[in-house]
Amino acid sequence: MANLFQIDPSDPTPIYAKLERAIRLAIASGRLNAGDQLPTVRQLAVDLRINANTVAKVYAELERAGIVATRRGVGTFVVARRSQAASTRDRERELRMLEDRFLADAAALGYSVEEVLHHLIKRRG
Amino acid sequence: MANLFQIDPSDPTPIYAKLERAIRLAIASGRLNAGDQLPTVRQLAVDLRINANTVAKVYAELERAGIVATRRGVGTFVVARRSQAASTRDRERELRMLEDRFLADAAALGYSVEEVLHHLIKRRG
DNA sequence: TTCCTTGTACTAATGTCGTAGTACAACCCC
DNA sequence: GGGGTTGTACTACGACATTAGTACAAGGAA
Repeated sequence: MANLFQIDPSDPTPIYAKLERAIRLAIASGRLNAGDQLPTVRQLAVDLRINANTVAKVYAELERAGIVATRRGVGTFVVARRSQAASTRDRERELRMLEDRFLADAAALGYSVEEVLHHLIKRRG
Repeated sequence: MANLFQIDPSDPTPIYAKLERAIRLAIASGRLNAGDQLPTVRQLAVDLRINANTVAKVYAELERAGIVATRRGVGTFVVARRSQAASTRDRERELRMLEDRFLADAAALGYSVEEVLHHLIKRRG
């Protein structure tokens, strides 16, 4: 279960941010599905060698965002993807902006669009 | 000149880490070459709206790493070749981090990884 | 020599992060 | 009801990041 999420200790990003991102990606990539239970706060803290409060902070934030649902005494579960409140056009526009920035940043690293796509596809498989 | 480096305020990574990365990658990508002068500590601080000490910290670290050479009263100059500033592995890792952030942000909009890939492919042909 | 520019050094303050430890409420099972 | 598990809340602390402000040393130009 600990292999679901990894955080790179050499990455200077704050731990809570890395963990939140890892959990979001696990869900978006299908490794975690609606109804799946996340590791307990205490277990994940042990697995990742971090403090339980740090895990709890992330779980709380993900619950606030509607990504998970938590129940005391039971655990924390991935919720079904709800239909988004924002309209499809808004979301599509936002996605496009994200794409633009991503592709620009990758270009600044010297990667062409084709290289980026190839890298993403390879990574997903 | 300020367009040489950008740091994304929404990225939770510490500022000094983001700036160091940006400078290293600017060199690795060829946007900065050996002999080029970096912006002054004060100028870059103004451009990026951060404190000059934070810039100075990065410049000091880059000098310790042998990437730049600094002279008081004169300025800070690139001395490294592209491969010294950032290896291919560094660039790949950076791309992966960009991907992580991009995919997590898209997930926050409700898009799965598959959906994002399809959107990108369709968009770019 | 003087003046300006540049990097460096330093102090103090504030906020953020991560932690350890503890306790309690909610839940489940016997 | 009792025991175990789970998430939440809280305090206190140290480390770190960032800042503002200041001063000085080194360098260059006039």
